[in-house]
Formats: sequence, structure tokens, C-alpha cells
Amino acid sequence: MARSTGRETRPTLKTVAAETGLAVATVSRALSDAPDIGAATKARVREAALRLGYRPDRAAVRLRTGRTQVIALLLGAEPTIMTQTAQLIHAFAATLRGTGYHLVVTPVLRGEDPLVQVRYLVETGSADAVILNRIEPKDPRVAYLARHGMPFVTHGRSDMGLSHPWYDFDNAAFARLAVRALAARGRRDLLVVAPPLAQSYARHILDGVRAEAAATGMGWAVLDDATTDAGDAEVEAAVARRLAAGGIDAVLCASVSSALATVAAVEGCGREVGRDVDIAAKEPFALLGRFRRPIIAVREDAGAAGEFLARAALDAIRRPGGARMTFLETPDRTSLD
Amino acid sequence: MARSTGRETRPTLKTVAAETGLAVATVSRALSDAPDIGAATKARVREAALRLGYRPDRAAVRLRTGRTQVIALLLGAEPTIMTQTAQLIHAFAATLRGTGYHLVVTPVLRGEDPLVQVRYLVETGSADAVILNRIEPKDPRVAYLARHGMPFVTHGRSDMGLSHPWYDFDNAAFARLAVRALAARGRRDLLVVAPPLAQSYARHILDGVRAEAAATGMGWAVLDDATTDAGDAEVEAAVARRLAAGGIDAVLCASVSSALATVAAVEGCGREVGRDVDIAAKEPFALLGRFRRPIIAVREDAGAAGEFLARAALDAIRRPGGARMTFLETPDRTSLD
DNA sequence: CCCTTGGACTGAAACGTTACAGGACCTTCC
DNA sequence: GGAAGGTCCTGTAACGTTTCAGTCCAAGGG
Repeated sequence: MARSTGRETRPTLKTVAAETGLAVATVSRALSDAPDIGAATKARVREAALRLGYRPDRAAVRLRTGRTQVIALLLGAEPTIMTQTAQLIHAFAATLRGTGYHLVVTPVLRGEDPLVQVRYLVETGSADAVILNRIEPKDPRVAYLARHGMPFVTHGRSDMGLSHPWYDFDNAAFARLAVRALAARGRRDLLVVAPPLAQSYARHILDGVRAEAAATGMGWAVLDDATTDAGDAEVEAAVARRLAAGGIDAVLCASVSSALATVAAVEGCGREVGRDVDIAAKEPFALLGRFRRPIIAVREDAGAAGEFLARAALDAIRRPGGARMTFLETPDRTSLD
Repeated sequence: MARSTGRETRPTLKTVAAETGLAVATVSRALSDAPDIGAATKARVREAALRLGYRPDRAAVRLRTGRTQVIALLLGAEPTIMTQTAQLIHAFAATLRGTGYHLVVTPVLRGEDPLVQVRYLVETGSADAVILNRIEPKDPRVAYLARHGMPFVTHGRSDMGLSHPWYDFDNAAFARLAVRALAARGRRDLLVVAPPLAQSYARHILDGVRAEAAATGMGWAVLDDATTDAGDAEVEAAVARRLAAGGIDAVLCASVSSALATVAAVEGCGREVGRDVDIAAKEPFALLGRFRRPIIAVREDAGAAGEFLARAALDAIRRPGGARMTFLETPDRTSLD
């Protein structure tokens, strides 16, 4: 029974102008709180706008001012476990509610040049700011966006010496917590399953491990770079080799998937998680930690990242030049679940 | 060193018109392949547009035509495990790439009237179509969108007798697969941990259980509605009570979180998963299945949902009235991992 | 030879805003 | 009394499209 009610046109500035007997320009300036409009007039206009249910037309504003009121979030091609992403998107969008900004999400297609998205955004000017969800070691998108003066914020810190707001999980703190927990269980020989060392976050993990290992007297070794970049099967095989070689009673994993691969490796060698070997891992939900509790889980709060990045993006838009000089500190939300 | 290069204005219809010596209107009509433009002219215009890198201004198109080129995805308040959501968003956005449509994501804020989002979208006309990610039993948003003639598509089927495209995981097939697998392991007495029966998908699960239980001679019971709607702790307690009462050797769970709660309950009673009790659950990743393999996991492919919903939304936009009459069938992507 | 027909193109208006250059009108001050 | 300066408001011109109503010209029919 959805009947379209003929003349059901939504109110514009013109409607409000007619209602108040003022000029369209006056109404516009009154609503944007311009200095040269009388207080009484402003109040009158605001009342009428509210009463009529006036809402500025985004397309018209965008056409006239060039401001898109859009923040674009660029997703990676295909992360293994995507709960962080969902949490991040959710928190990001929630933070944007009520600010007048909309969140547009775009993924990199597999096999696609990662620059096409940012080029599109810059060339068509279809966003006021860009969020790069995950950045690669020498991510060309960072340089491109900086060069073209597009405000942007990254999840993960950039290694390119550019100053822009970023948010990063405190990987060093994660590693310290994990090592401490493993040491508390009496473990003495740690294997670190980290991403390739070229990635800055791998270095932060190692910094944390180094510090806490020294403090607790734990011995440690890192799994070969090449293998950890490959699939879970590679990781499982590599870990199994190390275990077979002996002298390992603890493993620290940077992701849920490598933790699961490690579990498989441990069991493949006929050992038992929690008895012969302890595993510590980073994960977004209390998933591993709840499961029979054999894995020590450190929670990565992607919601905090989303909220932080949203605020940073709004900031970057509002202060086009200056604010981009500030490095924003990583809030330490790391906690042992 | 980001220097703004003075006159760096992007090409418009006017630019192309000047280049080709034609009128702006002609260029516009040529590019939109209107019938009353000569073939030679069209070719000439297209060549020039391509060469100059012309891209229509979305704001201008939107202002003029009312078409927003936006599809809005409405997220629920705060799902427990959000990997499905990420997968869905990813696939959805990927499918939209190259269609000219952008994906805007909005969450319901906690405690907020679920209608405010759809009202906003309808009143400001800021989307051409809406996707409701998860719908409630008598979701008021469905009625609202239908009443206001906004094209929409739902994830999960609606129980309101309205015809619109939807996508749903085949819960009956999931239940059949799960029961069959449990029966194959020699289990005889099943407890079904499902969402409140008012939700249509719970009914589909029970349909599947009923059919396969009859076929395999499995006995079964459903966990109290009220408790499954509550948190994981409630579920754990309720399952523990049932287990203590005896006669249960299998549990079927509709979600990862309830599966984990069930594991906790089983262990809390001093029993062992895989030995005394088998658990089957639905999950988006091969997570539970890989973990020591005590849980029978049925994979829910949210990526397929995202792709399907994106196509359905585009369809609904293109054929405003007609296509909305067709119910779209659920592709059976259910598989045992 | 004129009139119609149709094909190929054009001019101008409109979509809803914002920004710029004024224009009333009232004080204030010399 | 008139100039100067404020305050508060208005008209108009864009922004880049699409669309509607023509215009122009060649071909074809009578």
C-alpha cells in the first residue's frame, strides 16, 4: 500500500526563507551562524528550520563548497581473520554519527594495484579524508596521499618519515605482557612467531620481547622471516621443525591464525598445549582465552583504534596543515584477558 | 614538500565541450549514449573525455538527478563475534567496485531507536538503497522502508509478509549437516542451543534438526528461549544445568560464542569435549574446526551473502517496482569444513 | 518549389547551496 | 547638517550536471 503522496517535497532553504520572510542568503548565513546576522533573526530562522524539518542537501553543499562530508576507509585485500576490521569499522562509523560525516568503505581487489583507490579518491575528490586500515612497510599510498595534500590517517605507523596521525596497537606492551605471563608459568625458552622484520610492528614486538626476556631471564629466538609471511601451513611446518629440534617450551604468536597453526604444530609433534608448551597470542576477542584456556590471550582492542582514527580524521580535515604535524600517541589499551 | 600546483582544476563537461567544439549539452548526451547524437560525434566525445581524464562530478549528478549513487549498509548495535560482518562488508564493497556506487556504513548506536537511521536516510534521501544487515523478528525498519518506497534488501528473511530481496544462510541445511555429523559419531541425545524461537532462523534450525533427527533416530531438546537470548554466562549456566541432569551427549550451537560457552559448561561439569560430549556449531571461519578438532564446524560464508546482497541492491535500484516482487532463493553454500 | 519530416545539435533553466558585493537604515561625531 | 561607520540584511552569480524546448539544415514528398 505504499502510496506516494504527490507533492511531498522536502524543505529547502527557500522553504525556510518563505516561512520567515527573509532572503535565502540570510537563512543560509543564519544557519551557519555567520557574524553579521542579528541574534533575534538567527533564533527565528533556527526555530523555523527545526519546525519545518529542514536538512541541508549534502549534494548541493558538496557541489558548492567542494567539501564531500565523506571519509573513506580503505580495506586490505583479504585479511585472514577479520574481526578486528569489523570492530574497527563499527567503532569508526559510530564515532562519525552526528558529525555530519559519512563513512565510505572500499576494499583493494585482489591483484589490483593498491594505488588505484587513492588515485580515484584524489582525482575525483570524493573524500575529505582517507583512512588506511593497514599499511605495508613502504606503502606507496602514504607517499601519494601526502604528495597530493589529501588528509589521511593510518592504522599502524608509517616508516616513511612522514608526519601524520596514526594509531597503533602497542605491540611492545603486548610482547612484554605475554613474555611475563609465560615466565610466570615457568617457561624458559621462547620461540617468537612474528611477521617479517621489515614490518615495523614486528620490530616493536621484538623490542618488547627483548626487554622482558632480559628482565625474566627467558631465552628466545625468532622464527625465520620468510616462513611467517607465507601461509598457515608454512608456519605450522616451520614451528614443527623448531619443536622437533627441541629446547622450546613457549611460543609467542602475533595473530590468531599463527596461534592456531602453532597449536597444530604442537599437537603434530605429539605434545600438548598447556602441558609441554605454552602459547601466547594477540587477538581481538576473548576467543582463544576462553577456549579451554590453553592459550594466553592478549586483547587487541580494535574498537579503540576505530574511535581514535575517526577523531584524528576529523581533526585532520578541520586543520588542514598544522595538525598533520603531530604524532599522536598510542593509547595503551593492552590488557591480559 | 607537498606543493599545490596553482591552477590544477579537474576537467568538467565544459572542458570536454571546449576541446571538441561542441555544446556542453551535446557532450553530456553523447557520454550518456542518448539516441539523438551522431555515432561519429559520440566517438569523438568519448575519445576526448578519456584523453582529458574527465569524470562526472558525483555531487552535480546527485543534485541534478536525485540519484545519490550510494548504498547504505545498516549495522546492528554490537554483535558478539563480528567476523561475518567484516566478510560481508568486504565482499559487498568489492562487488560495488566499478558500478559507480559507493558503500556507506552506519551502525545503530546502543540504546538508540532503530528507526532513526532509516528515517534519516529516507528524509534526507541520502541513499539509493538500504541493506539491513540483521533483522529482528518484527523489524519496524522493514515496514518503514517499504512504506516510504526506499529500495532495500535484507540479510536474513523477513517475517512480515513483504516481498523484497533477501539473503539467508541456509540454517536448515546447517542443522541437517550438524545432526548427521553428530549421529555419525554415535551421539544419541542432542541439546539445541538456538536463539529465541521468535526469530525465523531459529525455526529453520529446528526444522533441520527435526528432519535429520527423525532420519537418524536422534533424540533432541531445545534450550529454554529466554536464556539463549541473554549473555554467554547465562548460556553456560543453562547448558551446565542440562548436562548435570544427564542424558545429553551432543550439543548444537548456532554461534561461535554459544559454542564457547558450551565448551566451558562441559568442562565445568568435569566432562570432556569430543569424548563425553560432541559439539557442532556454525561459524564464519575455520576457527573452531582447526582447534584440536573437538568441535564440528559448519562454515557460514558471509562473503557470498555480501556479494549477493550487493547485486540484489543494484537490481532493486534499477527496477524500482517490479523486481521487488521476487523472492530470491538462498544459495546453499553450506559445507562441513 | 514549397512544405513537412526527422536527425543532429544547442541554449537556457534548474537542482540547493554559499560567497561576494552591495544596499538600507541607524548611530555617532565633527 | 552631513559625512563616516556599523549593523543587518539582500540579489545575484556561481558550482557541474541534466533536461526541455527549440533551432538549423538536409532530404523527401506532393
